[in-house]
Amino acid sequence: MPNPVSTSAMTASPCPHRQGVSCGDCRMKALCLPLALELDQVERLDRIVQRGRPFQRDEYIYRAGTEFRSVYAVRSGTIKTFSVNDQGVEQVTGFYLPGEIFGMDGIAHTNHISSAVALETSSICEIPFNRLEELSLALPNLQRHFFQLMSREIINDQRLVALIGKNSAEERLATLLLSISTRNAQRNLSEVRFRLPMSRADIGNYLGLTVETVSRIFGRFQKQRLLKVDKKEIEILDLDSLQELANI
Amino acid sequence: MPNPVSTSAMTASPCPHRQGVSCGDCRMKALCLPLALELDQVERLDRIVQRGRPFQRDEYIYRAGTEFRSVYAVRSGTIKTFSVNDQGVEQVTGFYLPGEIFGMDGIAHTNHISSAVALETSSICEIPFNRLEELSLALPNLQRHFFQLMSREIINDQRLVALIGKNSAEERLATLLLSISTRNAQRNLSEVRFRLPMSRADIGNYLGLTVETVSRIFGRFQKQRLLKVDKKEIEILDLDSLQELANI
DNA sequence: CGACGCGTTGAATGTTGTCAAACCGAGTGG
DNA sequence: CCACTCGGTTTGACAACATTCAACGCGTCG
Repeated sequence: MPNPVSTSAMTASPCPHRQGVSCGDCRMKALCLPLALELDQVERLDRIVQRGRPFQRDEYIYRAGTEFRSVYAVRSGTIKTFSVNDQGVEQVTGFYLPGEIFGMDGIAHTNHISSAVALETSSICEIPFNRLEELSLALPNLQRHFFQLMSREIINDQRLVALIGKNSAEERLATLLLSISTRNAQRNLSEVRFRLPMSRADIGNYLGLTVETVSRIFGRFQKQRLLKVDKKEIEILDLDSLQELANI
Repeated sequence: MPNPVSTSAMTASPCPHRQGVSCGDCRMKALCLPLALELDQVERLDRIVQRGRPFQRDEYIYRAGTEFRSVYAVRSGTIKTFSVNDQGVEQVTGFYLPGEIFGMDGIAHTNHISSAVALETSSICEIPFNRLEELSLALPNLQRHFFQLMSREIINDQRLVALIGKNSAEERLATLLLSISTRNAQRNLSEVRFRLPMSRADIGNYLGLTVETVSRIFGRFQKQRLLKVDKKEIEILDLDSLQELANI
């Protein structure tokens, strides 16, 4: 197999990056599509969705400064979004797993203000935004769905603000690990064993911490028998304690 | 005049909190309405907007846990939005000035997860969300406008994450002051003299700082002749240096 | 093999938080 | 009219957590 697929994504089904899967057949449809959408409505949405070949690690989905055309859904893999300020400092704004939508921050402007790269081999569904807008005028459920998706994005960002503004480094990392854990569980993957496709630097950047701090806390969590860490492979040994640490 | 109006809001026009002003006549329409909307379309929007009596200081516009029905536009005054986590810790999520829309984080759920209170006497336009949805199906410009408004909210939150995660206390406070300054300028108010209607605690909460730190930095800024601070009244003495501090 | 990216570890520094006390102005009641 | 309280703010001393700077280990790739 040419593509190094994350172990936690291993299933009996064929390659998770395969193309030609319609929305109706997609394993992730429950996550990114509105439940209320009728079959024929799903088909209409399906017709505007564009599915290309998978993106390889470090490939850009879109770049800051380029024209905004579409929002995107992750079919497989993991996407990192980030922006770079005037001084060239990068800010990671999100990690997106299969079934999640990204690129909605581009809607406000004609050009992207952030970029998106694949952290591992990833399949992406591109949804041209002007066609989505048109379709939303005809399908009230779809319009509502996108309002709700964007609202959820706002809530997520607000939670991140609270996390970074009020919590210690340990609490922040514990919370991120648990977020990925539960999102994995939603995807029928293990919630205690998974691979973190992003670097320590990305994690630190996202959480408002330095690489060194992230590394030290991984060490601490291991010493406390909360985690087993082998490079990017994570095993949560004590979910309860980790949740307590994250105030959940 | 029974309502203590903020000095910076003083104009020759009648009381800024007066009711009965339609969207078409509202001084803030350029800020909250889509420019592309035709006159008759503005009227249709106007018909669903509900304008009640002004809210007094500390009055709630909506409370976490109550049913989500509407989003809101500030006509006059200032609104603070915040959520409270399981441990009872408050997180201020935003300060909203005239012409700005708040409450969009409620769209994702049937009940509000955050609350909104008036920081001073404020007039609010309530926009019932289900009627807004209906109207958006008929007015493509309006649909687009709300997608863009929500996208802007996402961008704002991402910027706040970057500010709190990467910048020092001084940089954070300088950035907030400049944000309010420029937003005042957009409203034809002074960008160097204004009143901060929120407490030091609210400012610190919003910026991920303690009250003490906020107070100390106000002191430092005064000593450096960047600001003149008299309780809540702020005068920016050195806009350039402040912008440099905020990396702008 | 050596260079490089990435991650880990150590020691020192410093910014911000914590705790405590005092201040100030507004409002209240004697 | 004064003393009092109360919330919000300021100031100080100290501690702590995270950053900074530096070095090193490890695996990969040219």
